[in-house]
Amino acid sequence: MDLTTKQSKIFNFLKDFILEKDYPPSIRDIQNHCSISSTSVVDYNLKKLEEKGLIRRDKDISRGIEILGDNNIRSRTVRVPLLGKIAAGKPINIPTEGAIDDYTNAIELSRDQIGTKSDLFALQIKGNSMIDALIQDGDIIVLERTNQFDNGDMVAVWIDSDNSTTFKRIYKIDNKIKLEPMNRKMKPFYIDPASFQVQGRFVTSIRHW
Amino acid sequence: MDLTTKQSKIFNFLKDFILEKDYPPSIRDIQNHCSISSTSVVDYNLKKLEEKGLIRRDKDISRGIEILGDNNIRSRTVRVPLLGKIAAGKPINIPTEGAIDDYTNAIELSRDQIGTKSDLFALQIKGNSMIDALIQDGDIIVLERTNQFDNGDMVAVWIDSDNSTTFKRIYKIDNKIKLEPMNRKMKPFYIDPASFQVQGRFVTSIRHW
DNA sequence: TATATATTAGAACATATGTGTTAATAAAGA
DNA sequence: TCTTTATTAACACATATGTTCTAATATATA
Repeated sequence: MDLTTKQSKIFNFLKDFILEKDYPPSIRDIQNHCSISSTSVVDYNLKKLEEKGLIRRDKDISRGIEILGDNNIRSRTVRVPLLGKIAAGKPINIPTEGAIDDYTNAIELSRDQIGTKSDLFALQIKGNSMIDALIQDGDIIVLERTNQFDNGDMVAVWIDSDNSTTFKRIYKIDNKIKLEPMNRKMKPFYIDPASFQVQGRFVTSIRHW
Repeated sequence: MDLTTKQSKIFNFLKDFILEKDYPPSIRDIQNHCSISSTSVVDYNLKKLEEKGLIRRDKDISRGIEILGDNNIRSRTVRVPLLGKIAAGKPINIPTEGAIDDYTNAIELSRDQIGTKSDLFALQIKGNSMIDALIQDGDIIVLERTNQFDNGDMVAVWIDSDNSTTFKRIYKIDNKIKLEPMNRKMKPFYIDPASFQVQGRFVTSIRHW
């Protein structure tokens, strides 16, 4: 369900126009700025964009165009609490959701980068212990608070026996759990499925300039 | 400079309407929902709201009302044109600044991530040829358009003899320029300072979820 | 009170704007 | 190739919508 050149041109213009003016363009605005020959062509392509779920139109209402979904102009960024630094081996302390107040450090991410995920938190990496995951000193990783995981996910895991949380790549193999450090110098190890708890799953990483 | 009952009623309705519909109300929308007797009364009070600096109106434009003030949401993000994909060896085609229109694909980044830098563009990486720079397939790199560089910077360089642009790590050594691929399997090479041009400098990379 | 100013009311007008119709052209399949 | 579907083009039409004008009424001010 791809967009044609014309459609993405229109869609981008919609976003830009709304961003600048704070109200949507008329069909003739679109026509002129996107160099389209006829209003009916604009109408035609707007219908396509609506079919594809990118916009919503209100019939007979001038400028009655709304951009849907994550592209929503009015929620372009999400504040993600930056819970601290983590270093190799050092345990991570992940506060429960309620314990994060509005005054903790936070980074602000574009919705472009996190999709529809919610309940995120971030950690800054100290050292190069995750170099094999292409994460280096100073990078920030963003995690989604969840206890679900798929094989190969990078997750923050609470390990009962250690009484702490670390950041590992996780695999379920038969009825054992394999935890693999993201540094080939360190060996993977196996734990019992009953003795751990996933606290968060890797979403994205951010390299600082 | 207080608001009359009617004016604050209108102003609140404006905010509610826009929040719900994502486009501003028409004068008759305001008239009906605020139980106002005439469109001219709405117009009159909108003029007052404009005088008081709460809204901005665009003459002759339907629903051309913008609420002023804490719209700094807008400055929290920056749209960066996504100029295409680049693969190992393949030359990059970087349009001149003016040639990038507002409707090309774009990603949206938080100002947090790019600081005060301006004139940015982005490229999506195809393949793992930059693995040594911790950049993998699918990652997006953001470049700042400039022809300055410091030793060790990752830059997009135009090379006269190749008649193309590639992405390399750059060093000025004595009076030669060393260009180093970000993949240890490929060898660095040296060129004459007069035969190249830096087109952009690496700012940050974005890993897709 | 008298006068000026602010606000409301109703209506008409001009135009900004969404929609529909028909035909031409381009693109995709068979 | 022929046939079907998708897209473009130009135009006309209906109406959604901002604007303006005049008069009436309310509110403030001297």
